[in-house]
Amino acid sequence: MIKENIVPNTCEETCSQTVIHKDIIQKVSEHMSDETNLDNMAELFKMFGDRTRIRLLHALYQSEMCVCDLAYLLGMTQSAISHQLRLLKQAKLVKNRKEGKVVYYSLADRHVMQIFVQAFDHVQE
Amino acid sequence: MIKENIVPNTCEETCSQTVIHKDIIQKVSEHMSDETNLDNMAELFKMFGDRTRIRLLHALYQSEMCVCDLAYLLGMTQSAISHQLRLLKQAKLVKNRKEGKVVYYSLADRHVMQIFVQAFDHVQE
DNA sequence: ATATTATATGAGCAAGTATTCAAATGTTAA
DNA sequence: TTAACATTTGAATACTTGCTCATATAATAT
Repeated sequence: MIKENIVPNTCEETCSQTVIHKDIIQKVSEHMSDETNLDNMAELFKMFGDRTRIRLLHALYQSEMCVCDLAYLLGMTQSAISHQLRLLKQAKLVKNRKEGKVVYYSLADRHVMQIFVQAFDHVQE
Repeated sequence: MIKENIVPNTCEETCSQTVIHKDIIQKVSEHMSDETNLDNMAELFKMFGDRTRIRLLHALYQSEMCVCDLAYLLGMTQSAISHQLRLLKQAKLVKNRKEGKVVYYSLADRHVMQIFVQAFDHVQE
């Protein structure tokens, strides 16, 4: 169905890149939504794209937990966990509350976990 | 609602980590699903967690395209695009077909794009 | 055959990042 | 006050990764 677009049209002068399908590029360019949205998405996915962080999110999906319990559960140092929790908090994926010496972390937004659950379904296909 | 679990229970001998909430850890451990699923999810999200790759996926969501058109559209070298398309193909997110010298890439799986769309909604909130 | 073109690929580099280690902060207990 | 403890933080290190550059491959055209 894209057959009729194959009309070689080589070498735009404005760009070192050869362009074959001017019409498709034109059409797709129009639909290229705000690049900052895509950048924000990349940042969001970057947070999910790490073994330690995804295990943290998965654990917190079950229950609010404090730092040292998370460290024990994941078999990692408390420092490493704390660093990652900081990143997750900056990304607004988790929130925390303090009770005495202990800091409890929980998911900031159930809505975000829909993405998690959907991806979970996918990798199980 | 988790108040009654705060029963300090310090220093498991088996681990250098202090454990405060044994019962929560026990409960969460049971629900810690297969770690390989989480690893696969991290790998999947890693593919989405890059500006170039997410722009490629977004472009291919509009239309099948060849390498040089994608390079032109994103304003990047053909080599850089080709490297990233290889990663996306390894992750089974895109597929390609060859027609003469030209290689056309397209999304491998519409289902995966649900994750994309959901994240897109989220960053727009 | 030779040249041109579209794409792929390997090596190298620069930038980013996850973890460790040591030290700092803040809270509770003695 | 001092000691113990949960957590945070900064610097250093090891590892990963995205891009460039040069070259290789494969198809077409001359």
